[in-house]
Amino acid sequence: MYRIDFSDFFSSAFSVDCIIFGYSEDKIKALLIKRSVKPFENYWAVPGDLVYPDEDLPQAAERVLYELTGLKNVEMHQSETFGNPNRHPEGRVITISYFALIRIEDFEVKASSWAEEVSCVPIFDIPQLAFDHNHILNSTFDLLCQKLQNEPICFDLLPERFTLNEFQKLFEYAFQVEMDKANFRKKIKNIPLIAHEEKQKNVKHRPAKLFSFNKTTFDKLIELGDCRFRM
Amino acid sequence: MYRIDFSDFFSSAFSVDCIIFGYSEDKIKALLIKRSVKPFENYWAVPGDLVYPDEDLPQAAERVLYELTGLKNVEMHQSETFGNPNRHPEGRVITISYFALIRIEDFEVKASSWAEEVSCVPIFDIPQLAFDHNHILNSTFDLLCQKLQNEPICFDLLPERFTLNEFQKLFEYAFQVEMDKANFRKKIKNIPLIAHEEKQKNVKHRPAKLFSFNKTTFDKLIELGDCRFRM
DNA sequence: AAATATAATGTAAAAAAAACGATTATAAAT
DNA sequence: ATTTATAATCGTTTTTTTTACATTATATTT
Repeated sequence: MYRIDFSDFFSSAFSVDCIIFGYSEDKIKALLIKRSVKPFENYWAVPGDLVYPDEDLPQAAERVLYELTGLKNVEMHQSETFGNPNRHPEGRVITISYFALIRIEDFEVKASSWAEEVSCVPIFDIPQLAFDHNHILNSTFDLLCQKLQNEPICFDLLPERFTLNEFQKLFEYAFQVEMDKANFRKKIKNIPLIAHEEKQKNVKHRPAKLFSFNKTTFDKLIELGDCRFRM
Repeated sequence: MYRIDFSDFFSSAFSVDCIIFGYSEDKIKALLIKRSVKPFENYWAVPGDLVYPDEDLPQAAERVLYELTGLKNVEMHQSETFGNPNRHPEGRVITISYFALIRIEDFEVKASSWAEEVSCVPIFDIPQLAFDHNHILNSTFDLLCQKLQNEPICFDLLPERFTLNEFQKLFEYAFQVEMDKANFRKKIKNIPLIAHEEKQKNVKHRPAKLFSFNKTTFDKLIELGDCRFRM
């Protein structure tokens, strides 16, 4: 992939920033890259770059993410747009942020282009980032929490087969609360899950049953208006 | 206000579009303007225009709204960003949509600049609009409905003093459902309202009591975590 | 004074959510 | 075989929320 000079984008430009959320070790994490270029050289940042003049925005987000991290085929959702005239030290850049939810262990990320390093950092342990990326990331995490409550997107973060405990811990971490196990299970009993024979492995106690989300059935219920996702 | 040539904005440009929602006659309405310029001359559209090179986005939204409709001092909230390379027939224009909620009777709107006419149209009776404005408006109305369920923004649409019936009818219209009066009042009993001595006027039956939203108390309750707005 | 129209409140049953405690099951480690 | 750690489930009580329907109150109009 060829690099393009900043001045090619006239005096103002668009960029996209990609917030990639994952869930592992009972924590929600965001993917960060370490910048090897100015400005903010050696700062951690959210992957992002300029949009080509006739590229659609979601495509741009996917391309930029791929170029910097090797991540491919992730569905991007629009988050917020940040347009403060001073947000970028070298000119006016309006950035449209996108976010994606990935199953962290299904992907292999490798830093490339001007990303020197890639890392997934727990959302409550984010260091100081380049540009206004702390602000962008925080806003987008708020949006994620909103959506976790009203849409079944938690299953995009959980492994395809998950235990009910992993499920519960995801919400406990996102909202920083503790939940009662028995009551949690009562609460989710309307969400259609497929129970598998397969069990959790490599644990030194009784292994938990594995479940997966039955999207087909869920969509049918929604269609009929018989159900509404609320956590 | 001076007009600016399209070419001043290089080959790509930002615009803002302003969705103004109001509530009157038990209906949620959106403010539309009639275009007196090409493209889409004589089409109804949402007020919107290009952003100046070093203007902040919310400011741009306020300015554009004022120039076209005379509306001033309304708080703008960001909605979605639309960036399809073909959405504007004359070049690449990425548009950031903003919305505002107004008390319709508190404002006087008057068409100016290239807006030939201004009108508030019930959200379920919107005609075909210029550009992708039907799409923008529909998405933003969806966002409004989302927010109506999770934030106390209904009070920005209702008159400062409102009857409980007006309150109820707002939700009935937004979600196109009928609600039981007694049950509605139970549901809202945790929302801090100020009951006034003043009563509804000019009705040929028992006049209803007037209420207003007690934002101060509400904010305190939220701060303490004692309450959560949900409709 | 009666009719009307809607305001405002009440009651009771049903369903859902929350708080707790207790029991049984099953894998690995000892 | 016993211990351990957690899974999975059950049950009970209390509280809260939801739902459906009924009653009383108060202004204006006739």
